[in-house]
Amino acid sequence: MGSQHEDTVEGGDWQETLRSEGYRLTPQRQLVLEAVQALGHATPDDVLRQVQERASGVNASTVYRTLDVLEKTGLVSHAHLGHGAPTYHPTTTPAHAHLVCRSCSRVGEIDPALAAAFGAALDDADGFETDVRHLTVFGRCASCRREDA
Amino acid sequence: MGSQHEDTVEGGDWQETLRSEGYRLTPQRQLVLEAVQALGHATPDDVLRQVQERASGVNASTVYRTLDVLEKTGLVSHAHLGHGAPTYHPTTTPAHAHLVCRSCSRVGEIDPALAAAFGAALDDADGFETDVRHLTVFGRCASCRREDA
DNA sequence: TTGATTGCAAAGCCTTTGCAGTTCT
DNA sequence: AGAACTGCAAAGGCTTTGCAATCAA
Repeated sequence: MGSQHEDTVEGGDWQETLRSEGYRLTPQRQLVLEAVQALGHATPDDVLRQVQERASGVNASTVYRTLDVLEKTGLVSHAHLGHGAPTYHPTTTPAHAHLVCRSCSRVGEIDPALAAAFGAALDDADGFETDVRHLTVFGRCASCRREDA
Repeated sequence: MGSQHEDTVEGGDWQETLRSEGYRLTPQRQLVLEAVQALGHATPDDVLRQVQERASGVNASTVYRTLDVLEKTGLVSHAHLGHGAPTYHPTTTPAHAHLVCRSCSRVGEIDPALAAAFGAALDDADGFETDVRHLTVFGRCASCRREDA
């Protein structure tokens, strides 16, 4: 199981996590991480706006670069839930994959047990280690199927 | 099972497929479709270059618009195999999902039975109909896992 | 001190759009 | 003839990059 990092990361240790991988602690990094944790599902632009409310003048490039750093250190992950920008998620919550309905655009979460079983099957078949947090399944949800033509 | 269209489309019927949905037959559409079928896995830019070799002066916008039309009519599908442009695939081959290794960037195909089982499980659990052709799983392949630290 | 990090502005990649002219039916 | 389609050029969304100034360690 697992990826390069633990499945979930404990609350207060982000400072140590960054330091241990040779990154510096900056106010911007703290703000971006807190924004992702507060928002749950956030695009870089969402993060930027959230951060601007608390501190004026954090730059968009810094948000992009910081999200990369946070992802490399396993503090956040991202997935592609639609055509536009990716969404970033805190890794403090249990790993889950996403379900996106193309008709109504609603986003759901896949039962972690189901996703894990699929990952295990891929491991058995191909020796492949799946990044569950990044996994997004597109299709049609139950309610849209009901009201179809 | 299945999506809005048949799982695979028979070779010569693309003309009828387009016409029956109210689209016109144009030389550009034929060229683009043939390019996708010849290339197997092709970005819009790949298609553009392939088409330029056979006929000068097909425009990039036309390639984008045509790929949309071909996808709406079920003649091609697309998936996201990396950070850049999507790749388009003919639907004349059996539906399969993709596997992408983040370390070596190699792309593989998932055993259709495995993908189908996952889709069936999502249908059971959530009534969700999965678009298998669009499904891409990111992670680490067996050989990269072996040579890790 | 000094290398990592930031802000800023510019460039980049991929894609979409408006519109006039052309082509399929 | 008339609606659909194409080419062209411009604009658009999202992201990356180069560089000088700044800041954490």
